[in-house]
Amino acid sequence: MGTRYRGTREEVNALNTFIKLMRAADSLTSRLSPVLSSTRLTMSQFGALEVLFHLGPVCQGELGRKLLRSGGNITMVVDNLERRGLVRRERGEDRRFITVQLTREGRKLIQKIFPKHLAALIGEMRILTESEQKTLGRLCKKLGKGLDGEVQTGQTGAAHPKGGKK
Amino acid sequence: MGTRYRGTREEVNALNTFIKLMRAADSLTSRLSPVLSSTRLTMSQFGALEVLFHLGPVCQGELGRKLLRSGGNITMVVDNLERRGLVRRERGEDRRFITVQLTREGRKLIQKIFPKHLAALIGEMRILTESEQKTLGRLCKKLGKGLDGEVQTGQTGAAHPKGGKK
DNA sequence: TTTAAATAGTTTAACATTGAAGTACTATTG
DNA sequence: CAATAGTACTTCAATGTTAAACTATTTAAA
Repeated sequence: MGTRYRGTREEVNALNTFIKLMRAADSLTSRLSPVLSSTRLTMSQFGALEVLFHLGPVCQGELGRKLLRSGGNITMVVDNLERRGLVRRERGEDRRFITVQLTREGRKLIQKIFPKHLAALIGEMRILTESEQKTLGRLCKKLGKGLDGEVQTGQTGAAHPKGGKK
Repeated sequence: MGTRYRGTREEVNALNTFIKLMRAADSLTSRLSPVLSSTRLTMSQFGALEVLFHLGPVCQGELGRKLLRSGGNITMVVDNLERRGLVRRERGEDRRFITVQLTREGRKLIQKIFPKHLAALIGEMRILTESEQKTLGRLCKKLGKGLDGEVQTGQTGAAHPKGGKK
């Protein structure tokens, strides 16, 4: 395992650690997705429902900040959720804002799915002891710094960068 | 930090660890992408060039296995790289296979970019000591198991799941 | 050998993503 | 109050992604 790259010890360490981190995130997400697929929810949609479920109604901008996604992306994800009748858009007093909230159906769905998702997650995490989990979390947090320092609720789904064009 | 979710200690631990892992992968990728963007390379394209650079010519299927991506996806990424003249497709003796290889231009580009990418990566990783990096790598590897057990070369770019439809 | 099964790539439909440009509304300020 | 700046969301173009259906080619079987 590890990189085949020949370089200084520091280079090899960085490369190996990075690859393993990415693979872990990747493979974990893959193994977690079947639970969601069964309800035709994508990770992004699940993440949005999760935020709305745990935080209550929020405007799209806030949703984007919680999920670390661009405004354009949120528009699309909310579009798709709205089309399925899982969330509702509502203009705020300040008519620039649009509050997104769960519909009864949306709430019912996330209430049904979240426990399953959590159970699957725990199943995966059990590979590590509690102490190892804490260590992993601490190291990841250090590495993930440089962020706005949010990270507080749910959002166990969604959270992947990409790299549009240019 | 952590989740606001109220549950058993095991649930909260799993949730927190998972979120931090995802955020770390996410934010690290974001901070690494500027180096690539400067050459108009996406993470996926960079990952493909990296594999070709370190392993030499391989068929598309192999590329997909190295990058953990679907065949359809590889077709598109290689299309885009070919369109820019960075790689070349060549039918094998068994005419079902298509060997992909770097063009002179592609090789020149990856040779120029890889060191910069590596330098940026090291810069990020320096937040952790060598020992911490090894620990992180070990824990991630445990969590990322269940895979085909490949993981050997380059591919410091690309490696994100998604969630197509259904 | 004709047929069936397996393998490698491509295509397509749907959704995700970003960044940039555009629209609507609010707040500032001269 | 009118011009300007700022904020929130939408639209657009380009790329990424997957799963499923399809094409071409090779291999195995009858």
